[in-house]
Amino acid sequence: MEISAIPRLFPAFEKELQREIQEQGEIRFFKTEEQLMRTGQYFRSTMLILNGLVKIYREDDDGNEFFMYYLQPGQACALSMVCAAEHKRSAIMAKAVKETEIIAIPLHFMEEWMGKYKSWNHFVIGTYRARFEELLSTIDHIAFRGMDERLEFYLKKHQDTMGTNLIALNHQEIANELNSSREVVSRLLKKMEQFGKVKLHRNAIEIIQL
Amino acid sequence: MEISAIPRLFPAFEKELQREIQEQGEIRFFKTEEQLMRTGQYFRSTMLILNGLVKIYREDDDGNEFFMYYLQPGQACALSMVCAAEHKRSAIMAKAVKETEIIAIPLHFMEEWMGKYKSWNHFVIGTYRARFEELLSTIDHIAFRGMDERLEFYLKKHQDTMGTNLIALNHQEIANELNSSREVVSRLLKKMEQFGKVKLHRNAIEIIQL
DNA sequence: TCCTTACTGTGACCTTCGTCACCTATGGCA
DNA sequence: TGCCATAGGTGACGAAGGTCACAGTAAGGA
Repeated sequence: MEISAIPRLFPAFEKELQREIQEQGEIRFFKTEEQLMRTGQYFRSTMLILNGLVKIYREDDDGNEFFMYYLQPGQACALSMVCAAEHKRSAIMAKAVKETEIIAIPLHFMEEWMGKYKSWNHFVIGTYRARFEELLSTIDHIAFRGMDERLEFYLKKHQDTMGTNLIALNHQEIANELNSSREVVSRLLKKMEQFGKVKLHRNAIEIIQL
Repeated sequence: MEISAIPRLFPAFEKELQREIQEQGEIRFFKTEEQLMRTGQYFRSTMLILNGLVKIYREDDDGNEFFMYYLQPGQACALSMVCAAEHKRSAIMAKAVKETEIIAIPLHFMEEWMGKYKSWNHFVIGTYRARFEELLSTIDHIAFRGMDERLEFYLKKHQDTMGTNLIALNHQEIANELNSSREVVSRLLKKMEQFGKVKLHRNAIEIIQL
């Protein structure tokens, strides 16, 4: 996997940079539901996703997990860059949704490559940019929309990201990610079913028409 | 002003870069309440704040303005960088709070300097990083906190940024920025006054103890 | 000085959402 | 087949916050 994944996922990187990543990076595996990083943890490296799928959460003091966005293969965690560069604690939590493989780049390379490789520079900037827009969109939803719209958006996003109409989550799990409660999610889903938007199953929601 | 402001506000920039900024940048002035950029606008340049104070808002489709964060002299608008780089429309609105002076850098220099000046590179990355954290903190507040806490935080931020205990805003204006309503803000402020946290005046709020 | 206007205070009421209680349905397994 | 754990459904209720109506009050202009 190591041989082929880097050029395939990061085709814009110079050959030399691709080689350095393979040499200096450390491949790590995470099982489904395993945490890649925890709130409050210090970073020693930046992570590039090679395989699988990662979800990024913001946690409050009571341990509520608020889902913000997905990270897919070929993307990097902007926060690991933020924190790596400032030796600061993580403000977020990352969790593997599937079996996930990442490559961890020790943080001093991050800095070094910035001057050395133009493509790395672009990649870092591009990563910030993309995550920035995700955050803005997240703010929109919680600032201006009600739970009904947010739930629908959440399901849509899940559908697009996972590439399936069958969402294998129970109501409690969805409620947690939206920082709401199981009953509210159940009620809203029921309403959506009445409108023909979804079909409800045990432990799963089938998207009909959103 | 042009002569002294750049080295003073951006001391980390190489002399050569400081000179280029002065040569290539275009100084612009904005009056209080004037918009530096509007939602939906295209960018042709990145803006560095030289003087004054700027507030950044997210707008929804109905024209509600949700306040996100301040930009002070020596800072840059991360979004102007995001959009400049992708020739995309602005997703935010920026408004001058005081008489404000900025220097606009045509976007092709942004790219050029990235390879040419290490300090420019650092500045851009640092700008993203700082704004990223502001957004995360904004998300925290609207996701996990009630209006009472958010109002208090808003006042505190205003106090720190403006450096005064007297906040010259009426309740309606505050409500708009928090995406709430005048009555709610009035009620909460009254409660804060009873707790001795503030003293209410016409068109102004005096911070006593937050 | 008086009048108009904008700002503020407050009670009544509604909607949304969170919480509690309790019930039903489903599926695995002894 | 029956038991039980887990998921889902639903009514009742309360809190937060948005909306409406209206009253009081200060400030600035005529």
